[in-house]
Amino acid sequence: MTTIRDVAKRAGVSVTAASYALNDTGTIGDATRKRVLEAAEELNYHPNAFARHLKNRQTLTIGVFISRFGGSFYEEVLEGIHSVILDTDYELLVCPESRSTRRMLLHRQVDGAIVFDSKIPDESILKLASRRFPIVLLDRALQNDFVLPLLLDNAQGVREAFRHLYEQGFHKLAFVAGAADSFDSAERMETFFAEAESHQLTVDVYQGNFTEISGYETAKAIIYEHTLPEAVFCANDQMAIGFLRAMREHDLSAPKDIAVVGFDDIPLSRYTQPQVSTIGTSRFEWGASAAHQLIDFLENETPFQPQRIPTHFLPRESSTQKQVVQEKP
Amino acid sequence: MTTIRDVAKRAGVSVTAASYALNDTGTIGDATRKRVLEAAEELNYHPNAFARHLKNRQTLTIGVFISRFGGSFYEEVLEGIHSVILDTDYELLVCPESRSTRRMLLHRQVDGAIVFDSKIPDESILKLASRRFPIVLLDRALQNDFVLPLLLDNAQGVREAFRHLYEQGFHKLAFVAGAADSFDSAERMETFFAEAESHQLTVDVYQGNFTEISGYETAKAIIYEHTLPEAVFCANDQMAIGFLRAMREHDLSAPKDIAVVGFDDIPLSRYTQPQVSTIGTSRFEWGASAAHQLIDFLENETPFQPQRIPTHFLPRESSTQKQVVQEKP
DNA sequence: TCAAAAAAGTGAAACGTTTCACTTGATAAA
DNA sequence: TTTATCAAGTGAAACGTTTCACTTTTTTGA
Repeated sequence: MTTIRDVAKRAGVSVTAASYALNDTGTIGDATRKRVLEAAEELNYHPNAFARHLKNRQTLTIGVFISRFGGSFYEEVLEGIHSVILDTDYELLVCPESRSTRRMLLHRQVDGAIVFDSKIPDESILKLASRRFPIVLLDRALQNDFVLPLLLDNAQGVREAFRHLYEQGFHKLAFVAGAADSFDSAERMETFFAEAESHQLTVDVYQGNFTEISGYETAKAIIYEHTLPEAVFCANDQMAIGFLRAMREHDLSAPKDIAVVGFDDIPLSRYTQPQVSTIGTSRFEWGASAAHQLIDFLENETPFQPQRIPTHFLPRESSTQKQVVQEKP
Repeated sequence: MTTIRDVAKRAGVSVTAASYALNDTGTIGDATRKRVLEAAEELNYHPNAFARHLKNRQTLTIGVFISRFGGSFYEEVLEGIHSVILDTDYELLVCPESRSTRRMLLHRQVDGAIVFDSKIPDESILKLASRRFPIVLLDRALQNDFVLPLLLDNAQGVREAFRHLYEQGFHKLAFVAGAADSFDSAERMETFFAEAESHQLTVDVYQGNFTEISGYETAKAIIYEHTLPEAVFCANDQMAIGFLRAMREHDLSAPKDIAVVGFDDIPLSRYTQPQVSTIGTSRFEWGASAAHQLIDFLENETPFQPQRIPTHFLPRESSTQKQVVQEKP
């Protein structure tokens, strides 16, 4: 490994001069600078990031902590984050969950974090966050000066979906919840309940866990009960898709026998048969927003602006009677 | 930030003793060790990763360099990598393409790399790789003692697909290539050509770029020509899906008018109408293999074992005449 | 022409670890 | 009792940067 010392020697200057030349800081003559840069080139020199970070107490890196890669859900969020980072001096690191995640966070290997992993406990977040280490949360409603929750406006989309179901006369309702520790699932359920209540309706609840199979199994369970609901709201699309699969196996069809609504608008949702009514949001914008606020905080100490990411209901075949709403795949 | 110095002071021992106690190295008495660990706990001490790495010249981290997050293609590969890393002491960092990628690579912030980003030039790879910095390549056939290509066995799948088409009597063939700089596209094309040649057939080639739209437009172009091919092989599924979309718009149906085959077996491919015949592979295993070999090299200097990831043809509706092969979605 | 100011460059400390070479005191062996 | 061995612990150097405080040289302005 060639160090700045080697470069300095080759250029015949002090280490300081070499550092100044390489970083374009300090005061250094043009001739010297050139000589240093040439030497660096010739020696194929690249500064040791660790030494630099150790000295600077800054990494110019932001970390994204997700629980796993799968689910095709994070993808667009990550792309949004990436798109913002590309225009800055920052680098982007994505770290999937594991004991090492905590280590990374704790060891301050990044200047700030975007967290999308509900397995990281609230206390950790609160303990870690500081002016020097701001954190943006995409998965829970926790907040202080250095912790910014950036959440979906679940209520908006759910209300639209409820109205859509209600106005078509679906009044016997069920709700399939997602993972028990999920903030989003809880909020979606709350809203759905509140709406139902204000229309003097009740809702049967089933506990799922966001997977396709849990939707499938919930549907089976419901079908084996004596009375079917008229409409079921699943806390995400994967469960809705599983639900529909089970219905198909029992020769039930949506929306004729049960209307089905999901959440997320994953790509698949418009390719199934029937297409899944769902609630969409711009995940790309979501990620971009998060990155934006984080960078702004880091660079200019711009205070965090809590904000909700808009969502909107997308009526499709699985919950729409009569004239079929056909979207081109 | 609390440092090891603070911990040592609080425990009333030297910095060395503290370090030994914390890392379980050196010789240190039980009583002292306990005192140090307590002090660390009380002060909420976490070692500074940069200082440590600087000293150790080791990061216990492997980096994955991809061009972008989108495409739902990397996802499973990443999961495979992750699954292996979880069982080791290593951490996983994923870094999307940008000027910073090069920086990261160059600055040795990781102990080894898995590269899936054809924008990184061959020379960079060769220049960087060394016993101390092994690199696994998922996107090109470059090799030496410290550079391991782990590629799909494109030939295998393509041959199966060719046979499937040939035996059904599709003898007028076309090939839609992917991005011009893609190794995989080139290899798929080569194999397809070789097969055709050995059966005294010729193939019309069209240049696509792996996107859905390029498949769509190629189809348009072909349809406007006077004679349609009997079968078209697209270098990936997205193009095949685009191709089918264009066919539908012209009231052509697969395989009746043109049989269509893709590559990759992306989730969507079995949800389209008709379902896309394609060539599948276990991307999860692919990632796992890469991680495995890299870790093995790092820990035990186990020499790299070049190997091809098996692929297999999956006949589906878009290329199968008569009895329809129906897979459950 | 001379003092003052600016430009160009230097040496050494510091960032927070780990670890080598060493000291101290106790225990065991002769 | 003396010496050798061992366990427990210490001080300081080293990792590769950046930057502060300083020196030397050149330029400027009167």
